[in-house]
Amino acid sequence: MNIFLTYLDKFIASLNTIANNGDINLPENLNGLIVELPPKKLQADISCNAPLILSKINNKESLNLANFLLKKFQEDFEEFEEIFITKPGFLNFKFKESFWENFLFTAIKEKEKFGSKIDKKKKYNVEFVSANPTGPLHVGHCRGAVLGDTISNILKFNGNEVVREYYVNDYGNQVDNFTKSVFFRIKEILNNENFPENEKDLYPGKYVADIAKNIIDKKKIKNFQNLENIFENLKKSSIEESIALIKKNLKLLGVEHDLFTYESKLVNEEKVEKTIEKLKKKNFIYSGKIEAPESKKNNTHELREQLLFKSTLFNDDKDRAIKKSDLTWTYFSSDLAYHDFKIERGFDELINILGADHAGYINRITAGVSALSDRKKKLTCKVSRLVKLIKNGKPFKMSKRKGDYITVEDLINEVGKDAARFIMLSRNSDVELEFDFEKVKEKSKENPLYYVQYCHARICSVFRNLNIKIDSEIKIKDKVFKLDKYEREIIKKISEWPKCLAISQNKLEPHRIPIYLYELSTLFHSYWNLGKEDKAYRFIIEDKPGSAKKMNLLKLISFIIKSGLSLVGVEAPTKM
RNA sequence: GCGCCCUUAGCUCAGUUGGCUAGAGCAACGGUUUUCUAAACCGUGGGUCGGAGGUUCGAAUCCUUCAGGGCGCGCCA
Repeated sequence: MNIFLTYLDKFIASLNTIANNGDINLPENLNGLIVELPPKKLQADISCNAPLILSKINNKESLNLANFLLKKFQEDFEEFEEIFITKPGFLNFKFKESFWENFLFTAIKEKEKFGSKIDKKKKYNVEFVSANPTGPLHVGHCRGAVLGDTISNILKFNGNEVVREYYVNDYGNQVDNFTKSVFFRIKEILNNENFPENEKDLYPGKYVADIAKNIIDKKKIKNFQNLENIFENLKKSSIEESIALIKKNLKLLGVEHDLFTYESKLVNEEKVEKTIEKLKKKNFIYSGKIEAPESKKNNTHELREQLLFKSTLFNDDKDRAIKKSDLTWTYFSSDLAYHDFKIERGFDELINILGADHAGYINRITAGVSALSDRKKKLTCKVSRLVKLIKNGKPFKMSKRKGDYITVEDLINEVGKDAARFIMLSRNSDVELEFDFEKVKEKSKENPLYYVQYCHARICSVFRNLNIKIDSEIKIKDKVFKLDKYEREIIKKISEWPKCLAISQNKLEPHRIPIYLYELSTLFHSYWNLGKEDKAYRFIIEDKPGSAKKMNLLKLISFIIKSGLSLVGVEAPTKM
């Protein structure tokens, strides 16, 4: 139950009634109307800006209008203990205790499901990671991986259908170079031939030798004399090994995709031709020339006629090449085919999680989706910005030279899955993230993950001591339901949880969840410590549970933390 | 040269569709433990929201412009 949305609807209904009686005028739409949390100092639960929005069209001072609406709302609603006006013309509402009592007991029935909204179920495709199958994942891939995974979790939590997809770029130069690299490592192992370290475009990493060894051991290929003869087979095996490695890495992060789609498959099935043909029919393909970028100093650019896609019609800054000079497809054209394949599968929403270095690609591929779907489907791209690694207080630069390359495996071994995920997700993905190994490993308040988990563990300890199962019904009846200022603050915070989840989904911003959980935990820890000063604030009084109000508040907090952490992909320990 | 993103307290950052006196944590200083988990709590100080204009009843948020930082930019994927 999102009280902000509920009361937005209720106020709109009320305003409509008032308008129908001819007492006020309403504009065409009430888009600017909001119901939100008032500033802390105000001692109110929700506030509404109706008088400010409506003052112009009614030609009235907003404070006058506020006075008028205040009286109307007092007549229309009985759940408010108090309604008052603040400065330019806000209406502030304070709920009666009975409202919160009802809220608490309704919410508790939903358990971990509290906060999910299932209004319009949609079918989502979330494509993420999609790293080239040329080696294991490194730290840079992590952020996108946990971002995509968590966005998918949130969408599912809210009742949507989600397919998590990985696009394997197993076609083109890079996998060919990778295959060559594997070949040289095989020769190195079998014949003691040196790996050509200085040859450009090869993959020198140690893992390539491991892959080479696996391929030799599996004996699918018998004779490694001539690369040309075995190239296709070797490529297939090399990619298989890479993907196995990547899947293993993803598992360490707690990420599992539903579907791996291979670029080579689309190429082999002539899906690319078909897609380009489709675009030709729609008149989005033409033969033309594109300029090189200004900055390129060496003027080796050959201005030549080639097949282009009119992405400029859809907000891109230049048209994009469809075929290379050797007449094979560009990466972009097979990606168009891939997205056409997504469109054909009938998703309502397409989401791509891209790394920072691919941000420049967004316009052309969203243009492609618009063109292919006649603007009916929208592709939303979310960029995960760089992770700035800090080790021993200093920035740690990764380079592709072997040695100073941190893989997912290294990361998980060092800080663990939970800490890695929680910290990676605790910042807006639009912003560079500082990832300090020492801080992430710390087991104290310095580390927000432990702070939140500790909150859950503390609540569990209360129920453990009482010998009550945390999800069983509490059978106490309070004589009076009365919230003090601490409890009121907590329940208000709880009422923000559905809103937090809704925004996280709408804006694809999961970082709001760790931040919310941290804030909720802060309130809880303060509340807990009150019991040190004043025994009335204990949850266990003479071996018996305190009031139903208190016990249910605890339960609800623990449910939220548990479900919030599970969305983020992190354990909620019952004991620490 | 062009595009995208960022600039909020000493540091790391919150702050949906503009809203009321801009919020946390860390660091600094001072306190709390025979008591349900101190991996915790309480208190104190700290800000022209990068600069300048503009739109608005109202701007950290929108527009223009300048400065600083990051990431990209031909048929690599």
